[in-house]
Amino acid sequence: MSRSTRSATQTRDRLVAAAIEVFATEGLQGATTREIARVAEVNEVTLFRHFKNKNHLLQAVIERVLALQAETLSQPEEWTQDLRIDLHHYAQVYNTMLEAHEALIRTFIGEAKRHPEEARRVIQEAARPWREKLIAYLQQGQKRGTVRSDLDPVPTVDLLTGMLLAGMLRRCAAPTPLSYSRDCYIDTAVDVFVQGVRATHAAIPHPETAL
Amino acid sequence: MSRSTRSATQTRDRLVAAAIEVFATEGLQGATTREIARVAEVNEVTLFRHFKNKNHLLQAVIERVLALQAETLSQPEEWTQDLRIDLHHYAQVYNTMLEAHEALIRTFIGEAKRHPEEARRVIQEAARPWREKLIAYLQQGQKRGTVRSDLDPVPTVDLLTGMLLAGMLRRCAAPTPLSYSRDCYIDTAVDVFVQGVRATHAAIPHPETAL
DNA sequence: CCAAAATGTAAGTAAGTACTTGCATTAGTG
DNA sequence: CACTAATGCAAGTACTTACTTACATTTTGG
Repeated sequence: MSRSTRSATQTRDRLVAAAIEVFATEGLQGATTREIARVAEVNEVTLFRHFKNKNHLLQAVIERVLALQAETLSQPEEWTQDLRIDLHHYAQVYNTMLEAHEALIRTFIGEAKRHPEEARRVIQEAARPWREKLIAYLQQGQKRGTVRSDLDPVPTVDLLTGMLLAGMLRRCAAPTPLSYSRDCYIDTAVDVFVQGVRATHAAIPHPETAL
Repeated sequence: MSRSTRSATQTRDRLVAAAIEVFATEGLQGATTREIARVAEVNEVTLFRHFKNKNHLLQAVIERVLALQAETLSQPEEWTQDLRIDLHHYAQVYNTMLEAHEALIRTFIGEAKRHPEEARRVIQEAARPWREKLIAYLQQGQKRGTVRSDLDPVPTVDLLTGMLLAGMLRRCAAPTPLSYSRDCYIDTAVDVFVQGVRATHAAIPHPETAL
């Protein structure tokens, strides 16, 4: 670990990067150590010199993905306190992240029952900071009176991210393109969500809005 | 096809049913013909006598799934024309269907890039009639003035089903249960959606204050 | 009952899989 | 330069997979 460790960690990184790619495109089952080594442009034996077995490589992949996600999140949000503007901006950024990791997200959704812990970390844990930021924002909005106070912010936030996730899955799975564009979907999602959570101005005694 | 075809189709049906189960739990790649035959309680050779290869069996599985889905749909909807009641009922039924087919849906989401046509048929085509019913309902609501007319009903419907799909994926993947219940999520989804798509009171039976 | 259809059994093939072993070769460091 | 860690290369092991072949056995309908 003292001498020529540098090139060693380089090939290790190349292996992890290749594994991310192959796991994403071929699935956890379908990915072969041969293919991963080929993509990394190293010998297959080198793979096993760096990682005890395929599962250890998977663990390294997960660590790497979570680290990458943490970097992406490092940029601080600034809220304008305009529900529509803020949530639209948030939705755009979140959707970009979803599309960037589409293949990997698909893989872990499909393999969630066989690798529950890994799927949870990649999907849930990676999105958690975003989720908490948005939860805090909605709570703030409730205090300011701009967001309905009869809503639980936690499931409410999951509604918005859920719409975006499902939209991404629907779009990218369809060989025939949908009748509407991605931006149309996102705009509609934010539009409906904003009107859905916005406080009805003067606390209207609407018979149905009482939860 | 004349003589003892009856028992032949029986074992064929058993094979398809077993294949649905094994494909759902093990994935399309992970499912082995041995395991499928074992679950169907027939010899593996019998599987290959009925289906040329694993892919032909997969096609039969898809046909069967779509047929089952068509049956489920045969019950006609009756709308009360109360947005909240109708959509809540719809969401409950749709979510029940999602949870019933969770494993298979996961499998095809994960394998969508490797089997695009099959995934499209199972996920998209199976849900199409439901989708169209709901689109028609929203259009009807727009004509009656209860639903915002500035919304495109198509992406709007996909928002609702998307929230439900994502909710199911989130719930069932989590080893640690979420902080809210399934019913809470569905109620919140319908609640936000209804307020999000409802026409800002101009032509509503009760004289309400404007937004 | 009897012929044909359907299934079971045993064995095998060809290919792919994760993973190992032994040895030669490269490349960085002191 | 010399030492050594890192890698490449060739081959092999033990296992699994989809799928096949040949033959014995059971089931079924006329």
